[in-house]
Amino acid sequence: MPRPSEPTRERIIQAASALFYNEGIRRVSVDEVAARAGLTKRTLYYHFRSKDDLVAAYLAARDQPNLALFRKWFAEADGGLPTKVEAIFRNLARSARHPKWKGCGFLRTSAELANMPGHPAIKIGAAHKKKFEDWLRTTFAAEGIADPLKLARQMLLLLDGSFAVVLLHRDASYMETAGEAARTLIEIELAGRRKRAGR
Amino acid sequence: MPRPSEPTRERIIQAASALFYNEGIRRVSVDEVAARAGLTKRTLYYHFRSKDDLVAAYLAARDQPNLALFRKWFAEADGGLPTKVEAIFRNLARSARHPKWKGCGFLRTSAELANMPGHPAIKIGAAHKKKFEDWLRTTFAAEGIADPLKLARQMLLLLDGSFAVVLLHRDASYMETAGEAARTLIEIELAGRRKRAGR
DNA sequence: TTGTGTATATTCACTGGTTGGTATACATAT
DNA sequence: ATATGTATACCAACCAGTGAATATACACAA
Repeated sequence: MPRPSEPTRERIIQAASALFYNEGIRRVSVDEVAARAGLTKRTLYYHFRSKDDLVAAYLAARDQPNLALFRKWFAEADGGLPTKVEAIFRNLARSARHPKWKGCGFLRTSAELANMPGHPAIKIGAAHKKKFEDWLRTTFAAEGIADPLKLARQMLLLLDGSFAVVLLHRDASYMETAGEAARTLIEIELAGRRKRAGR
Repeated sequence: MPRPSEPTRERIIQAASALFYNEGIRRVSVDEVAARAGLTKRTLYYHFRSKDDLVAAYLAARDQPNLALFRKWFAEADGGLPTKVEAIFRNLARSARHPKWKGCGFLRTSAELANMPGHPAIKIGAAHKKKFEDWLRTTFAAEGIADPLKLARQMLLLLDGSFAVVLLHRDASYMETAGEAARTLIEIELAGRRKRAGR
């Protein structure tokens, strides 16, 4: 049975994702991941050098799909910029109401591994959030926002804040409150743009 | 040596605080806590029924001091409401620049124990954040803000968002961005109040 | 003052189970 | 025959929690 290889690696990551996200990194043993993937620990260690590598791979696999989802929610929403950003929070609220939802895997991992600042998984999480911020900044800049970086970071703060608060209180309505705050902040900036354009 | 008792319990909590906050909950063993407190694990288990209880006690001990600090920063700041709230974020940024800073203990614990929704430590964390929200809501209400709860929650979202983002990126400047956003949102609400008062 | 009982506080030694990681051998495809 | 992939069995360390014994302080009685 030596053939699978690439699919095997993928299967391991899928098993790791489900377990790490649902139970936490340190709570889940390598044996458990291997068992869920339907193979032995030794095989897993053939495909990944260490548990740390596996954790990093788990987050790396979530990077693009996650960003794509945000872009999709943004693109599909009708209306102006504030409405399109607010749509992200609204869709997120819907996700967060699912019982299996347990916050943002990137943030939870960085919280759990906060004592290992250089951990590869934390780097991947930081890069992920930076990509999201960059996407927002570019989008805002295209709309003529005066300080697109500031606004993008404010959105990021509201987004990650809602991840944290909703996880703690198990009350997804905070996500809609965050969306409303995001809308308000964007409208302020848009008003500033209009004012400058009118001179 | 049977006398200490209360001081002993306190010493255990202090040892647990340092270890749990710096290394994480599941990373730290009960033996380590006991060793740091200068006693045997068995003695620790005389004062606390389980590790879960100890974790809860660790957070409970941080509840009041933490809130008191926020109130102090708010009270000591000169200026109007927006400035006083912004002062909280400014002071937090200063704390976050210390190398030993590792985010909000309440949020990190809730992230690490997200797979145990009923865990006593999570309840304490939720209560802590609720107290903070209540304090802000009361403060805003006394200033005549029209929707003090909404504004308080927006502040909470920015605060916890900055905890999460700063922990991930190790860049405390996000905290000042959050303070600026907080100021903006408060000023909007104050403008609304003035408008209504002018009728 | 001295002896004694008792609740409180603490220690030593232990258990049953888990953990990340590995040495070695074996199977398959080319 | 060689590189790739998988399995069995194992290790040394660690971990939450416990059983049994013991030490101390203090209340009370003689």
